[in-house]
Amino acid sequence: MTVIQIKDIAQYEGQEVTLRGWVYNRTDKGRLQFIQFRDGTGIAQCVAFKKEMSPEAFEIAGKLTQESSVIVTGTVRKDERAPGIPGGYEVGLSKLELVQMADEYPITPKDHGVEFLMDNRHLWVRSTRQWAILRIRATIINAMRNWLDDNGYMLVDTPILTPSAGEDTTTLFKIDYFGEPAFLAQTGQLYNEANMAAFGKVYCFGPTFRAEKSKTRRHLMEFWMLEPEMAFFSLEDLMDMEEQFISHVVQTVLAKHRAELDILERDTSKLEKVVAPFARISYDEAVERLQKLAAETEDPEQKELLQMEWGGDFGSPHETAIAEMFDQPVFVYNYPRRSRRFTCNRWKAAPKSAGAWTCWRRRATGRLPAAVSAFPTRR
RNA sequence: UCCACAGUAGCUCAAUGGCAGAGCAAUCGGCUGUUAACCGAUGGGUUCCUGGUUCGAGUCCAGGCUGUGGAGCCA
Repeated sequence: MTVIQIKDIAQYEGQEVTLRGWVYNRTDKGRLQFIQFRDGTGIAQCVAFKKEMSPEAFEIAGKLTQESSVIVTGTVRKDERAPGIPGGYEVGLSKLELVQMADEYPITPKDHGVEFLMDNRHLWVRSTRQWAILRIRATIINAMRNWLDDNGYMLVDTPILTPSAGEDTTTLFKIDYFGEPAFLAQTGQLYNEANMAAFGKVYCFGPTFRAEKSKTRRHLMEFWMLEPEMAFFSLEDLMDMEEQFISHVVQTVLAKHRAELDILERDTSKLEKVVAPFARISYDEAVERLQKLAAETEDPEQKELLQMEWGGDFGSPHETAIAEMFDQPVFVYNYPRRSRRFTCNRWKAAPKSAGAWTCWRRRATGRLPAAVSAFPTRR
């Protein structure tokens, strides 16, 4: 008895194998049962035919509910009709051992609302879409760390319990530290500015917290943030580094996760264009482009949203509009100093610049998405 | 914090102010190639909460709660 993983099913054509997993869906055809079976690595169709099994095992096969756990044994055969991930192969069952019959599993292979799904998050992670998202998330984290480790950056973890704010712009989560106030970290920046002077190029990657009841797709109270800090880096060095880094992450995901991106129905042609160098425009040019766009826009509501004076900061509609002007991510650099409230080094090549930059890309409607926990905190 | 929309069966949603409904899920029956199978049957309700208008409220009004989308703040 060879226990295999579904992702490797093609290697076992003609062989008898054992699969251990859960029933994803089942189609009852009387003397024939099609069981969509998942084991965490993929989904394979198992076919139970009455004449090829013991009467007891076939009776169980006909009663399996969604997400019941089962150990099955059968012969792998190639069949174009077989759905699954990877698909194209199915298992003709000879044995079936029930581990646990699932009772009243709430999530069906149909549409559900987000509220309901979040209430059942512990089960939602079993569905294909969440499966794909979390697998890609793991690769993104791996690729980010690999690139930094391979390019001379050293990981230094920074504290999660901190005595004060790192950036004074956002609200901190206050906690009781043996009678003294302490806060959940909102950034590792201050610690790694110190570590940077010891090691040259460092980064931290961990959970950060913002006690804001904000309500946009760019805000979360708890998220994982990667923060590199580098000594003697110019603004151009920063943009060079960031575009190399992002390109590596995106291209790694494309190379490893075609099946998952397919499940997510993602247009990969957009991701394929995420290759350094990215577009770069100055703050001045961004403002000019927005003013031109606002002048040409017919829709009065959109026209109002796109209004932009030099010296102001960009709002969500501005970010989206600029990002949509380019096929690739775009840097906006040389912000006016007065538009940035947090600490930025003055950039000598542009006296009025704060040396700040942001990188925006299409689709995510704004800044690059941060990594999120598998069980995101909601307000 | 502001604006808009929503809350009805386990889920997704219907229902001119006039008998509370469908599909899926569950249970039972049928079928050897299903792809969210199909066909037949059965069970399933504090219509978010409180109050009001009305002969009569899921539906109209007031307040509240919860959620979704957008804005602001911000990363």
